[in-house]
Amino acid sequence: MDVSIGELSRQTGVKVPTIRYYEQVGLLPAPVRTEGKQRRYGPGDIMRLNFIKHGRELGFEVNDIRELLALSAQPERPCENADRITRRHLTAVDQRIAQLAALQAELTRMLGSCSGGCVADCQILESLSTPTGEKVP
Amino acid sequence: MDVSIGELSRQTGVKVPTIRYYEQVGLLPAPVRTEGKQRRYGPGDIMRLNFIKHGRELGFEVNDIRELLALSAQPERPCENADRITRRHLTAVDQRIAQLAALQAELTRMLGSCSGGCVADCQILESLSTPTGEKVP
DNA sequence: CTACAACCTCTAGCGACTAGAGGTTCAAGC
DNA sequence: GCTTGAACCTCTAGTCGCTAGAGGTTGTAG
Repeated sequence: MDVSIGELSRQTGVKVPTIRYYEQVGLLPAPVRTEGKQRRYGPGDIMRLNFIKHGRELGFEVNDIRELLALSAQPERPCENADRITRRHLTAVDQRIAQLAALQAELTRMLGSCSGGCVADCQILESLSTPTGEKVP
Repeated sequence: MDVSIGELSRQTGVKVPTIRYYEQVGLLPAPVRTEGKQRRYGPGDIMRLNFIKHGRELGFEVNDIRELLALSAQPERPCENADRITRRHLTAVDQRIAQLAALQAELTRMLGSCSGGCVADCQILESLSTPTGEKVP
């Protein structure tokens, strides 16, 4: 029934030190221990860790995931908060994509304008010397 | 001719602590100092810092910028290395955009499928419980 | 000559892990 | 029952690119 941290790692694809880190920051509850102080996890922990993992894959911050976990523990309450968190995250993703697309365009332009000569004529290094872009946060 | 660190900050838009940080990590050379040990910068430093700033705006890592700076100091050499660094960076940007677009799609789908009921029925939290996505590095 | 903004160095913190040292425990084979 | 060694434990420190703060010194305007 109970599994070791290594087995939990295998079943979820989350690395052992990362699992311990999640416990440390309060995403995972402190599990029961053997007499020799080794961690033993049950099915609930596996589900919770899968939830966390998927949240991270979707780019949610640990704080968001903490909140989403708290929400899903209260099935009777309305889910508007989950919606709000997700919407906020999506907005951040949209903005990041727009920013990166701008970078992509400028980098492509720079590469296209470099004729492959010597450094003195290089348009790439020339471009870098003349600041015009936008901030990458 | 020589300016203080605050003036350099104003002229380039790079914050004072960031300028000191760039000196510490070797992007900027240690400048001359007044008798009272305050930094004084010349025109060359302003150009160099502009180069660094624009590189960062384009998302280059500090190590890449260090290399690009070294290259631009050797005008006689061919610029293939600058080309290579830029191409590699562009590839990373492309990949990041693709990843974020996938996240964008899934987040949008999740938001669309949430009917706004209570947590027990919430498709957002449901989606999070069933891992399928890809890793965000 | 005084006031005070701007400068100085040094240390620590952010987020989300990752790496390593140095020591202990579990489980399988004999 | 005993040995081996993989897996576990805690703790500290490092990653990246800054940013914030403490506590002290210098430059310059009035």
